Amino acid sequence: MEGDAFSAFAITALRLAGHLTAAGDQLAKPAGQTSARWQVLAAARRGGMSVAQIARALGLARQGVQRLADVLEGEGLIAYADNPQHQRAKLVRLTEEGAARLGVIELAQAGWADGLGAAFTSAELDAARVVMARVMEMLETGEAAGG
Amino acid sequence: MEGDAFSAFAITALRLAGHLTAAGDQLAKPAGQTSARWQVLAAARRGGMSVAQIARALGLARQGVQRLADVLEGEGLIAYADNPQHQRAKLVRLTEEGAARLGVIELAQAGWADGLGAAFTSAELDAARVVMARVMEMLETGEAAGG
DNA sequence: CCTGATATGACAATATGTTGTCATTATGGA
DNA sequence: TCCATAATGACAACATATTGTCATATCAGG
Repeated sequence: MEGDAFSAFAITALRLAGHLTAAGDQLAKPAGQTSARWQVLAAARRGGMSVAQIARALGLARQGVQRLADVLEGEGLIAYADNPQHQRAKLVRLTEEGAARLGVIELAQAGWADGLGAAFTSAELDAARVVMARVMEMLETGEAAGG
Repeated sequence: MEGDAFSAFAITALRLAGHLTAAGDQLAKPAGQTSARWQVLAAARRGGMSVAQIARALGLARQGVQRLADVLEGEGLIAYADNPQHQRAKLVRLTEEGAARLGVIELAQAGWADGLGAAFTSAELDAARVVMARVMEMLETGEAAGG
């Protein structure tokens, strides 16, 4: 039955995420960062987004990203710029120091992803990713929410 | 390149896990529980395992599971039983109240998984799960750890 | 029995993330 | 303009999970 297959899929996905977060922390460690900070730094590099917009892009709670962004701002890795469109919602941009740290992380990440990805075909990875994305979309739209 | 496919795969997996945890919290909410407590309750039902063994089975840090287990024990949902093989490592078992709560959760979970699983074939879900499991195995054995 | 390595639970510090609440700022309609 | 609604940041409380440290218990080898 698909329900059982789905349950097994979900359990595996949760465990995998734990491993990936740990791996990301290791990749970010040489730059004095973590997986979560890395995500915010990457969003800051894109630029033109407020904290709330970054939170939505990352699929996280606004307040959690705000706390991280405040820490990164305190460390000088990102900066808040005035937003002509909104007085309160400052735009997040990467500082030079932040860009340097992000560069270190992404260099390590590229090698890491190449090493792990070499054990798979792009088709395998893409197929798995598409299934995960479809599940996510269903969860976002609230399907089967009532159980 | 597979590295890029792998990076996209990893990012999607992390976001999916956030959604799955949130969905699990909703499923466990009527029983006054959360995703994490649910996992410990399910492990307790299997029986014959200490806290440290449960932590290894779930792929979590021993100390985190210990804290959860202590809370569940305080609420009377699990109980610590003497372990003839080890004086300190008590065995975790489910109480009647714990079993009742777990039953409520799993009833809701079964319907939820069936509803979501219906949009996929078992083959799709299994293929995605196998890729995730292979990635996990590589991460556990430390391949490409050095980046 | 003794010793060193390992396993376990206790405790603390920290990181991440959620929910809730509040005041302020935009936004859109009457 | 006025007002209701939504968006945003600030702040707090809580849940989850990791790392580190410590004392004790277990185990393997001599």
